[in-house]
Amino acid sequence: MATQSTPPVSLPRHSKSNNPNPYPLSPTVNNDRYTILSLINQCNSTKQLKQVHAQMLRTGLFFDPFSAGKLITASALASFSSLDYARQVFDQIPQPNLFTWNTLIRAYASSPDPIQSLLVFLQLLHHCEHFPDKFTFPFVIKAASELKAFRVGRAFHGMVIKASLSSDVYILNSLVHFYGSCGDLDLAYAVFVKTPQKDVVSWNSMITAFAQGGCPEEALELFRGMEKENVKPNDVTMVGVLSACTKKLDLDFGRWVCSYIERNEINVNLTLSNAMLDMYMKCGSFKDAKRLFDKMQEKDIFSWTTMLDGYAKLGEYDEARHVFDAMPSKDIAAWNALISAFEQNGKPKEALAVFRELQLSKDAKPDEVTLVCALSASAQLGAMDLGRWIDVYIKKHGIKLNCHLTTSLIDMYAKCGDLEKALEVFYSAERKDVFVWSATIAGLAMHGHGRAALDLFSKMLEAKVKPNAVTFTNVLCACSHTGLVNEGQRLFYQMEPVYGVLPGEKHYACMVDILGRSGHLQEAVKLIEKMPILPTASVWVTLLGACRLHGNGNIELAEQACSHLLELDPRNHGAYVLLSNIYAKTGKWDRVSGLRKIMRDFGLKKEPGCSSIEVNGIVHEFLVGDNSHKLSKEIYSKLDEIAAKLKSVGYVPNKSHLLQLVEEEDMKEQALNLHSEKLAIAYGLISTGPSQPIRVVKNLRVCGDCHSVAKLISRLYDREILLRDRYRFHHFRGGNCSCMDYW
DNA sequence: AGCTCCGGTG
Repeated sequence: MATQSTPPVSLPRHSKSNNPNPYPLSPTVNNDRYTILSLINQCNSTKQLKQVHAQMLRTGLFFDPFSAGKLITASALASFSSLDYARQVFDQIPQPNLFTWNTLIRAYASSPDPIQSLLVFLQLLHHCEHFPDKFTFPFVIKAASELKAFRVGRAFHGMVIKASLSSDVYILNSLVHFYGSCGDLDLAYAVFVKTPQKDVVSWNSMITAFAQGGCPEEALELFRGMEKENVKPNDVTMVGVLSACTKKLDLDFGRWVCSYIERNEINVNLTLSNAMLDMYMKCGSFKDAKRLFDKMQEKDIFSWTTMLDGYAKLGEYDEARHVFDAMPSKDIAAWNALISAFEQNGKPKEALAVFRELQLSKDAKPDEVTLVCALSASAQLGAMDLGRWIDVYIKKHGIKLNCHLTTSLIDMYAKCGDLEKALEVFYSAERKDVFVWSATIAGLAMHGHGRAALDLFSKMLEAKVKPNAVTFTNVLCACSHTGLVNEGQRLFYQMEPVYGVLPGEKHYACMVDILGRSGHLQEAVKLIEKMPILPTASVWVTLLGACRLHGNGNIELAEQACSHLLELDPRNHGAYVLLSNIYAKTGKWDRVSGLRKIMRDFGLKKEPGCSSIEVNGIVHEFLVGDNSHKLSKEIYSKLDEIAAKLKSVGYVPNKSHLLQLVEEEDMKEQALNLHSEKLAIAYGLISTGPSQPIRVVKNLRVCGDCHSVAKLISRLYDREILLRDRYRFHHFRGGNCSCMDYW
C-alpha cells in the first residue's frame, strides 16, 4: 500500500514546537463536538482514529454516548480498521446506546468470526436497558446464517415474533436468507410467502436461496413470478438467476438472461459480469466467456478464478494453466481450482504435483479446501505417507475439522488400508453429518466388515442423521461384500417407503451383485426385469460378473447380459473380457477367438492392469511384466525366490485365471508370474521393513492366482499384505484373506 | 439495516 506523505486530515501533533496551543483540537480554542465528529469520518487509518479517540477522552466527549457511538461505527465498519480496536473502544464506553450495540453486532456478523456477533448480542440482552430492535435482528440473523446455526436462527425468529417485529421486511428478508443458507428451503419459502410488502430484496433472497439450495428450476420460476408482479429486477436478481442457469447447465436460458440484462439496462457491475462468466464457462461456452473476459474493464480474483476453474473442470488443462500463470495475484481459491480439477478428473498425481508447487510458493497457504483435495488425491493413490502428513499438518496448524475434512480424512485412512485410524477419526469427530457417517460405512464395507457397517448404519439412524442415496449405496455394498443377502434385500425394499430415498441405478447394481454373487442368478434377472428405470450398463456388467462366478454353463444368460451391455455401451471392454472368460472356462475356444477378432476390429484393448505401492512417500507403479523400475533385477530375483518357495509347499498355479484374450505381443500377460500386483508385492518385500505391512493398490480386480499367491506369501514370509483392488480390500495375514475368498 | 461472483467431502 502506498503511504501518503501528507495526511488528508490535519491532526494534532504532540510536537514541542512554538505553537502556544499544542492541542489544536482542544475545545478551548475553536473545536466543538461537530468538528471532532466530522474528523472521525475523514480518518483513513487506525492511527488517526486513535488520535481522535485520545482527543475525545481529553475533552470528555467520549462520555457522550452519541459521540462515542460515532467512533465505534467508524472503527468497526471502516475498511482499514480492525474490529479488535473497535471492541476495545466499545468496552470503555460506560453506557453504550442501542445504536452502538447494533453497530458492533453488525460488524462482527460479517467478520471472519461471526460468533462474536452472537456473544455481543447476549451481552446486549444482559446489560442494555433496551430490548434489541428492528435493526439488531437483521445483523444477528446474518451472523446465524454465516454460521449456519439453525437452532440459533430459529430462536431469533421466535424472538422476532414475540417482539411483534414479524412484519418488518428487513427482518423477514434476513430470515429468508438464513433459512436458505441452512438448506431449509421450505421454511425460507414459508417466510417469503408470508412477507406482506415484498420488495426486490425479498425476491432476490428467495431466488438466491433456490439457486444455491439445488432448486434452480424453482429459482427461475420465481423470477417469472417476479415479472408477473411487476417487481423490477436489479443486478442482484440477475446474479441469482444466472446462478440458477449455471446449476442447470442451461446455456440457452443463460444467453437469454444476458440479453435480458442488456435489454432492461440492468447495471452490470463486476459481480454480475463474474456471474455471467461463470455461467458461460460451466455451461461450456468458452468462446462467450473469453469474449466477455477480454472485454471486461475491471477484473478481480473471482473473474480470473472463474476462467481457470472453467477450463480445468472441463479438462482443458493447458488453457487452465495458462490462465493460472497469467493471474496478477493468486489466492488460495485459484490454487484449489487447479488442484481440485485434477483430483476430480481422476488425475491424483497431477493434483499432488500442484499441491507441492503451492507449498513451495509463497503465494498462498493451504486451507481446508486444499487439504480436502489433497487428502482425496492421496486416498485415490493409496498414498498413506502423504495422507498422514496432511493429518499432522492439520493438527500442527490447529485447523478445526469440519465435516468435509473429517470425511476426507476417514476416506483417506480407509482407502490407504488403515481402518483403525479411520474409525479413530470417526469416533473423535465433534460433528458428524451424513457424509462422515457414509464415508465410515463405506470404509467398513470395503474392508469386508459388513456386519459392523450395518451396525454403524443403525447407530446413524439413532443419531437422527437422515441417510441419503450414497449412504444406501455403501450399505448395500457392505452386504454384497459380505454375502448378507437377506439384510441387503430388506434394506433395499425399505429405501423408498421408510427412508424416502428412491433406488437408483447404483442401488439396483448393488442388489444384482448381492443376489448374483451369492448364486441367486434367477432372482437377479427377475429384479432387473422389474426395474422401473432402464437398466444401465453397470447393472448388466454386474450380472455378467455373476455369470462368470456361478454361470455353470448358463452361457445363454451371459450372452444376453453381454448383448444388452453392448447395446448401451458398444465399446465396453468389460463385456468382452468377462464373456471371453466365461467361454474360456467352458472350453469354447472358437468363441474366444471370435471375440478377440471383434475387439481387434473395434480397436478395443483391455485396460492394462497397474499396481502401485508407496515406499517412503514415493508411489511406485508397476504394469504387467514391467522392467522399468530401477530395482527391476532385484524384484525379479525376489519373484524367482517366491516361486521356488511356493513350489516347495506344493503350490500349482491356477491357469484358469488366465485372461485367454491376448494378442501375440501380449504374451507376457500369460505369464502369471509377471502380474502387476506380484511385482508390487515383491518390491514391497525388498524395500520395507519386516514389521511393516505391504500396501498395494491395483486399478482392476485382483487376479485369482495372485490372490492365492498373496495368501501364501503372507504365511511364508510372515508379512501382512493389504491389497486394494477396484472393488474392495484384501487383507492377507497368516495365509488367509479378510474377504474369506468371497469376492 | 437486508439480498450477489471463484475453489471442497462419502
